[in-house]
Amino acid sequence: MERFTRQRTAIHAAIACAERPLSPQEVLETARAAVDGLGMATVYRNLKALLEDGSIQAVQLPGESPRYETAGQSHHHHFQCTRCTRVFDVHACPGDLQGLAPNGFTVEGHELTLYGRCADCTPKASARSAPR
Amino acid sequence: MERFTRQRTAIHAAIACAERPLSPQEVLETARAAVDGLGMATVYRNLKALLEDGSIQAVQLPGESPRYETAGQSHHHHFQCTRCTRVFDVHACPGDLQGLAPNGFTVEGHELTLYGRCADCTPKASARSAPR
DNA sequence: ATAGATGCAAAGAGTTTGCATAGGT
DNA sequence: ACCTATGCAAACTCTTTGCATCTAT
Repeated sequence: MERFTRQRTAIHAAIACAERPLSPQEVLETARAAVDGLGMATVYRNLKALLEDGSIQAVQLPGESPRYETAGQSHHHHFQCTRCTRVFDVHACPGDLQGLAPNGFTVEGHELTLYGRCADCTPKASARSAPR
Repeated sequence: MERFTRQRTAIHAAIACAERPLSPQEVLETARAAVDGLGMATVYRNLKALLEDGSIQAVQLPGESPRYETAGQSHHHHFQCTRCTRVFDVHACPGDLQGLAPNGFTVEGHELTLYGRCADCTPKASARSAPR
């Protein structure tokens, strides 16, 4: 990660500009708009480099392949809408969960995913076409 | 899912007897103790059948391939050891998390994964050979 | 000019599927 | 005997790696 290439710039920009975590495939599609002929291998190599670099971070949801978002955000969780499947950031946190672990176990961290209806997909919300 | 075969019995027993969720590979290894020559394809086919049957359920941890445990257990969460990577059940639960979601969002469920050291891998624990 | 970065294609890892055969019922 | 389930191997999907070429510095 020593040179600035059009590919690297486009890949980083794709993630930085998205308002939600993107899959490698989505990154490829978005970045290809800026760099024609961009290859998937380059996307993966840069995702890895940007991760190590600390510029982006992986969002791992249960049963989902990883998505990527810009790093530097404070500790947060995610909410996945059961209707539109979009993922949103949740900045609240239940806090220390050591008390939940079995005796003898040491809790160092946690991942929390909330499921339900986002504001757009909540039934009583004002009618609005379903986003994907 | 209409016949009782040695393979199906062994696969179901492996999951039922384990006190933690097992990966397909672990299921294969365990069930092979009972059925020599058991193939991975059979494990996958039976996992799928048992899932549809409702006998077992998938445990999806962030960034991990699925593991399986017997179904019908009450709501619970999981703990993954950062050293031995094994997964354990956590029967405690932080409870209602509606308060964490953004305004206008409706929480219907949640997934929680704790990370840390299991009893075997906690440093201060009485010396014990490291399990894998 | 030099060495890191890219693109393509091949290689891996994990899971699924096709097909002939074994084995429950 | 019939027909589902199995085992093997090939197919698939997603991700990583080898290698010749390109390009930022």
